[in-house]
Amino acid sequence: MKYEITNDKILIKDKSQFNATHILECGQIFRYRKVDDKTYSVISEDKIAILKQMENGYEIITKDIKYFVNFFDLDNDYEIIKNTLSKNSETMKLATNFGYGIRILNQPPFEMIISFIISANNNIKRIQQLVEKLSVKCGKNMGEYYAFPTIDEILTLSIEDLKQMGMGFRSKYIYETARKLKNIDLESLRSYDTKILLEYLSTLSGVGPKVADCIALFGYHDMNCFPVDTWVEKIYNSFFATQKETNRVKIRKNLTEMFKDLSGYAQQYLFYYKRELDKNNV
DNA sequence: TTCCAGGTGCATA
DNA sequence: TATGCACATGGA
Repeated sequence: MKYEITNDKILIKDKSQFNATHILECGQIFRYRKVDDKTYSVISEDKIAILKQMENGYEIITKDIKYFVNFFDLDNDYEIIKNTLSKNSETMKLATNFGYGIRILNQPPFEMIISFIISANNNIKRIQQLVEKLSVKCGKNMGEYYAFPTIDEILTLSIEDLKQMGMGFRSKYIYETARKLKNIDLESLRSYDTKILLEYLSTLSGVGPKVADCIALFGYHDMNCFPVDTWVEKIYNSFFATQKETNRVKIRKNLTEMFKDLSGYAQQYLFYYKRELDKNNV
């Protein structure tokens, strides 16, 4: 996708490949805020970007240009991806048209691990609140916002602290996983292939097949992953199944066979499409 | 009041 | 290998 860089801004003039609402509200990120009709703020680790909708595109205002170019996956061409996916199924064609400006973000693995442990059996609004609470509780105060906590900062919390914040039964998982990751270089996992990566992630407390898929997809940009949650199960049974299927292992197998190394993209278009449809009670 | 939310861990057969 | 249940919390 074409974009221009100035001192403190990234200029995007391609509306079909970048839509802040679709990118941020499709469920892949929890730390963002709608400032007004045309403005969002986005926090990742200790960095912030302001997204402003302009007449013919977007401005991304930030001190960390290079970080957010990678974060928003700007060097990737989503037209090719959408076209390829659309050839696969009529539902995908509708979903990619609906969520046209979605991009899969490159987010920090540790932030994804903790955030998606919190996501288990939880709803998106509450996940956002809990991630924010965790950041305020022990993340670095950056002035106008709080950074997502580092491993060491989370290690200062007890299980009891986490319970008091409302983490519920996930408190123990967060506690145990932070301890296990203390001496692990999460960046070194980037060279792993999908199967090995998912196997390793699944050894973490509170990380099962679905959360491992989310971490691999959003934290390691591994597009072979297809997280199957309650929404994907719904859309699979609405549009892809010949008979009702509740086995998520089988659903994942069928969908990854259909979408192959574009599975991660497909999942996000479908997830957003189904959730918005249901929101509008269609 | 009951059901549900981007599920996981554990016991049981 | 597969199934069933408990697990915190809050909104609808």
